[in-house]
Amino acid sequence: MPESVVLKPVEGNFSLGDHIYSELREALLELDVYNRNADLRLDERRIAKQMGVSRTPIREALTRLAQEGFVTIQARKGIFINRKDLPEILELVKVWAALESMAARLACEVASDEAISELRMIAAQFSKDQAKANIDEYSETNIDFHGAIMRISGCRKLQELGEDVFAHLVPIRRRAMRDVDRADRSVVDHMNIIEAVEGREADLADRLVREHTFRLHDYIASAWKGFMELESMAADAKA
Amino acid sequence: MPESVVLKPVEGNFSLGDHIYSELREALLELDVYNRNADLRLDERRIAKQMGVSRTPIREALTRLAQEGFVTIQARKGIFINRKDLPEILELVKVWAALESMAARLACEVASDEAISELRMIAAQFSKDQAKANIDEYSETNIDFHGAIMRISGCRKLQELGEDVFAHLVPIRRRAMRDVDRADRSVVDHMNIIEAVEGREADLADRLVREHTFRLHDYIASAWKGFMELESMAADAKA
DNA sequence: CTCTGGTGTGTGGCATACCAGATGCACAGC
DNA sequence: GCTGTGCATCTGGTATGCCACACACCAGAG
Repeated sequence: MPESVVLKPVEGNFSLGDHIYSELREALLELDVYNRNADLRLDERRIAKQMGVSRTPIREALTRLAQEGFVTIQARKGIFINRKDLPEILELVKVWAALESMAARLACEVASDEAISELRMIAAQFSKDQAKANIDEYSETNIDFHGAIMRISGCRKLQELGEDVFAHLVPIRRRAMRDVDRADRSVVDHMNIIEAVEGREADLADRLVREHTFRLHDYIASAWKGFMELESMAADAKA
Repeated sequence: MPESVVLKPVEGNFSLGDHIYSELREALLELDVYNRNADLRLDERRIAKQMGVSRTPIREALTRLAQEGFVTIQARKGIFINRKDLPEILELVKVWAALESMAARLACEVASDEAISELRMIAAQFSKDQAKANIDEYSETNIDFHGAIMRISGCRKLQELGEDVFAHLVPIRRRAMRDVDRADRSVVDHMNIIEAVEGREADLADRLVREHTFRLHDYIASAWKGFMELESMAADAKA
C-alpha cells in the first residue's frame, strides 16, 4: 500500500450500548419531565422493539443512566425517569457554584493570556442590549461562557463533573433563561468575571463566579412555583 | 394481623448485580493498583465463575464501574483497571477542594450549633501529640472530620459527589497519610477550620479548607515519586 | 530469513429464553 | 356489597449461546 494513503484510525467504541446510551440520554434531556402529565415510565421491551435491538444493550444504557441519576430502576416494578424537586435542583446549583468558582480560580493561576482572551470573545458576541433582543441565542452564548471557564481552568475532571451536573439542570435552564430581566445582570456579571480573570485576581474571580451562580440559585428558588404552573398550563392546553 | 405488629419493609434492591457491584468496587479500592506488577486485567468469565453466577450481573456491575471511571471496557479487547497518573490524581484533589470548601461555607450558613459541635468532638479524639503516635487511627478520624464537614453542609449532592471523588483517592491516601510530619499541620488546620465554622465565618472557613486541601495537593505532587518507588520496592520484595 | 496470509483462541457484544416477584382483576365465599 | 384468594400478565433479573473482532501463532511463498 502506498505510504501516501493515510487512513484515520476508527475512533471510539461503536457498540449499540454506547449509541443507545447517548440517544436515550439526549431524549431524556429533551423531555419535559416537569409536565405533570408526562409519562415517566420507561419499558425495556418497548424501547428495544422501537429501536430494533434486543433488551441487552438497552439495559446496559439504562444501567448507566441510573448510575448518573437520570432514571431509577426498581426491580420487577419498572424504570422511572427521575423528576427532581426544588431542593434537589438547588443542591445541584450549589455544586455547580463550587466547581465553577474553583475553575475561575484555577484559570487565574494557570490559564494563558490567549485562553483568557477567549472569554472576552465569547462575551463580546452579545452586548447588553442584544441580550434582551435575542434571548435564545444569548442562552447559547451563556452556556459557552461557563463552559469556557471550566475549560481554561486546565482541570479536566472539574470540567467533566461540571458538565455532568449541568446536564441535570438542562430542563430547568430551558425555562430560567427565558426570563428577560435576568439577562442584563448576567451580562454585567460576566464582564466583571472576565476582568477579574484577566487581572489574575483569583480570590475575586472565585467570589464573583460563586455569587453569580448563587443569583441563579436564588432566582430558581423564587421562580420555581412559576415554572411549575407554566408547565401545568402547557399540559392542560395540550390535553 | 394485630396492628401492633409492625414489620419494616424490605430495604433496597437485592439483585446480584448490585451486590457484585459493591463487592467489586470494594475489591478494586483495596487493590494495590500502583503496584507495577499488578494485573490490571479483569475477565468477565473468570469473575463469573469465581462468584458462581453468570456473566450478565457481572457485566452490569462492570458497566457501572466503568461509568464511574474505575475501569475501562474496551470492546473485544478487555476490561482494565484504571491506574490514575499524577496529573489525574491532582485534578481529583482540586475537585475535592472545590467541593469541601463550598461545604464548609454552607456549613457556616446553615448548620445548627449542635451539628457544628460534632466537628469538635471528632477532632478532640486526637490531640496533636496523639496524632503522631497513632497515625492509622488518626487517619480514620481525619476521614470522619472531612466527612462531617460535607454532612453538616446540608447539601447531599455535595456530600455524595465528595464521596465519589474521595473513593478514587483511597489508594493514594493509604500512603499519603502514613507521613508523620503531616499530622501536626493537619491537626492545626482542623482546629482553625473548626473555629471558623463555629464563628460562622464563611469566607474564612472556605479559604482554610481550600488551603488545607491544597497542602495535600502539593504534598502529593512532591511525594509522588516516593510513593511509586515504595510500590516498586514492595513489588520486588514480594517477587 | 522475511514477509504475508491463514487460523485458532480469547474477549466483549448481543439476542433470546426463562425465572420470580409485582400487579391488577375477576370471581368465589361470606 | 365487601373481602380475599387465585390466576393471568407485566416487568426487571439472570443464564446461555453464538457472533465478530483482536491477537498471537504458524506455515508457506518469496
